[in-house]
Amino acid sequence: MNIALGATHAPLTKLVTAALRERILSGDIPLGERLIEGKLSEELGVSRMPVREALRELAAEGLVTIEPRRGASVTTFTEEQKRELVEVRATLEALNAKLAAKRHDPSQIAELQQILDEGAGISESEDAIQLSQQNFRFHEALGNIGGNSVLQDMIRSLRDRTAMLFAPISRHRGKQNWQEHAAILRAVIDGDAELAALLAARHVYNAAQIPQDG
Amino acid sequence: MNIALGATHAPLTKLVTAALRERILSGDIPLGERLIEGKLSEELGVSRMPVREALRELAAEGLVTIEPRRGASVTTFTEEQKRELVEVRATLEALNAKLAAKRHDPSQIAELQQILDEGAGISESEDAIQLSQQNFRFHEALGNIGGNSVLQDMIRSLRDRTAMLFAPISRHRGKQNWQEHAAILRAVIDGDAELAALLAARHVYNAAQIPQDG
DNA sequence: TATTTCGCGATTGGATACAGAATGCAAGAC
DNA sequence: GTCTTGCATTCTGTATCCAATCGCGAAATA
Repeated sequence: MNIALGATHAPLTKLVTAALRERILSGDIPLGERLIEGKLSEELGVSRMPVREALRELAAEGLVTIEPRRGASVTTFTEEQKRELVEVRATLEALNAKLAAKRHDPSQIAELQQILDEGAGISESEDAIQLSQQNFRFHEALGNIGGNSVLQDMIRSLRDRTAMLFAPISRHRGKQNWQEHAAILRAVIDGDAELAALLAARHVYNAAQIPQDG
Repeated sequence: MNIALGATHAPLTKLVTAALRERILSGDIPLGERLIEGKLSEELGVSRMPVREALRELAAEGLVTIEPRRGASVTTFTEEQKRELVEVRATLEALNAKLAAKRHDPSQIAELQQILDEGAGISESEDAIQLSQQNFRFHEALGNIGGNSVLQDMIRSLRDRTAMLFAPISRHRGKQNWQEHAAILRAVIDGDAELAALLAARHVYNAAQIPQDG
């Protein structure tokens, strides 16, 4: 029974995974909510099997927590775990920014510049959805410049988790957010690896409104 | 039908995952080998379902690659990807070492010291299996001292992947390996965060025999 | 009234069944 | 002799089915 999508060529599991991820990240399904296979499968019009695999996939990404024989729920984090997430993400974003500054690829930088300009515009309006999408694009493009795909995958996973935690905050700092992006981009353009790294790390801490450790 | 194991209380999927991981990391299943659900399930005496989930799990860890409608195989890495793995792992091990040096917990350090002593002994004999197990213990204990569980999970995943790639190398540098461990431990004991980080990163590069980038 | 036990419904874990896609091989055309 | 085409086989993707377990509430007992 097809969802409303182009029938048989994209594995159903992938679609379900994407749908659930979307719903979790957007806050449509709240933190801690139980995710019952049967309910979800009925809701999406597929069998339990793709739902099952989607939940495992999301569990691997850390968005969902599965307890054996008890089922899945949207992951909740303790304050301690939030700090941990931010700490790791800051470190990896710093590494990526450093790499980006070193590689310094003009055409990719041009693309990033364009995303930045668009984002600066959007950050005036307070369209939360559009802003978060543009934010995603910026970080994704920066990851491309860094050019380490392993790193990018890990950062993406961390970004998802932090995004779902700090979404409420990020709404209130659209402008500062894009000013920080601009500063990072400048450092990358200048090939100033150390500065880029520093700014990227600080950017992560700021977005989480967590004081950078001492 | 049960594998030869304690019946019904540990989720089968977990057992299968562990079995496959073991086989891959030990090199029993070679890089690039196709992993056919039916074959494996028959071989292990379980249905395809736990095997399927195990493969997805391992794919999430990066040990296995799944192509839609083509199936799973043991991940192979290009030289470029190997460099990327090492680069990220070095950065995260450095972070963890830094945290460990800062936290500096005496009782945990005592445990690590003991593992180190045992390892130094074992490194004389060239029992590859025992050595790699002890190596695992050392890094795991160091991760505990660092105290960031998110970080530790990511490092573990990276460690698995690098271990499977560089196993041939590591056999020939048992002693140097443990000397480096000793140096890291000393820096942690001294609370010298910067040095610990530096040594940990260098240790990763050395284990991979990849020149630390410039 | 508080507490323990039992049983039932809800839910997950695992097996089996079936349909559709990919691959390899063989037969035929050029 | 080589390339193409079509068929048979193999394998994955999804659905359905059965068994085992968990949680909760009701009932029984102290």
